[in-house]
Amino acid sequence: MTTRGEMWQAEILRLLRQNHAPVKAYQVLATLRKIHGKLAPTTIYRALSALQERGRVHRVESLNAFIACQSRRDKQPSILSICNECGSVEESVAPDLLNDLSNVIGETGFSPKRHVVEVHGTCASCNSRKAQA
Amino acid sequence: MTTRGEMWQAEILRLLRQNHAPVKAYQVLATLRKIHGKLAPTTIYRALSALQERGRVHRVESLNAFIACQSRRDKQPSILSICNECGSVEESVAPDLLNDLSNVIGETGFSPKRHVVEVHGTCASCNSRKAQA
DNA sequence: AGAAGTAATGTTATATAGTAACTAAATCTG
DNA sequence: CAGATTTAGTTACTATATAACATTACTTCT
Ligand SMILES: [Zn+2]
Ligand SMILES: [Zn+2]
Ligand SMILES: [Zn+2]
Ligand SMILES: [Zn+2]
Repeated sequence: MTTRGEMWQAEILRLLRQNHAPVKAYQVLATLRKIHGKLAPTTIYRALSALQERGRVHRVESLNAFIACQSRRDKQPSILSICNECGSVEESVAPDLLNDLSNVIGETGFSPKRHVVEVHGTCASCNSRKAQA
Repeated sequence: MTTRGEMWQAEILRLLRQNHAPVKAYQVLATLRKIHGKLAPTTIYRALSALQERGRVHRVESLNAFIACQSRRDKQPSILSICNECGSVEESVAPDLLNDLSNVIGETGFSPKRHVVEVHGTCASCNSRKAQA
């Protein structure tokens, strides 16, 4: 039952899951080209869009990059913590917080549809590593 | 006492303030080229970076675009509400919320340095316009 | 003031990111 | 199967951003 393009999706998802850091579209492209030869950006972007719609992959807006969804529950809007030192990204789910957020900006009559919450900083392991030195 | 580049900054800031919607770097470039002739992207990007450091301009990460800061207090981290219909952007300040956010992701030992909070949806005026129809 | 050093700006070229428009193939419908 | 429709491949292009180097303007010291 796998339609044609789902193979790209599966392969890209596997690739993203191997990295804990976000991967750029053109990195994906380069990797897949090594295996499959000629391949157009369009193919990658289409697969990435489909993966996003299915909630398997998130786009990291502040990095123009992509990461595999780490949460179990699909399509749950998520919060990304991005380490500036090692590049790792952690995904957290905090419905209450996003709710508060919706309320705050809803005060002026704005109806939220999509939340982008990304926090840059230093992750726990980089923090402790730096505490050593 | 105005160094050369500060003129670009002033001019770009004026331009951004005329638009309530975010402006792309290359739109800025095109506009300034009409007035000043030949001009390189670098010039625009350098001025935009300086403006961001000074807290006069925010980059809208999810749009690759820029907007003049609408808040009085400089450098206050801000929340952007972006209307999908009309493109307008509203800036809100909610220190408590960002504090909560820091706490949530801080639970795992992450130290936040920079917050990106952008909400896409429909603004009040677009909502009421659509309620008519 | 003049020379030498430093920092800011200008210039050229290129890297990186993303999409439009069209073609070809597969799948569906009757 | 014929024809319509959706899906994927291909080509070419547009948009976004930065690197590397050249030039100019400021600073500092003599
Ligand atoms: Zn997720
Ligand atoms: Zn880290
Ligand atoms: Zn602001
Ligand atoms: Zn609107």
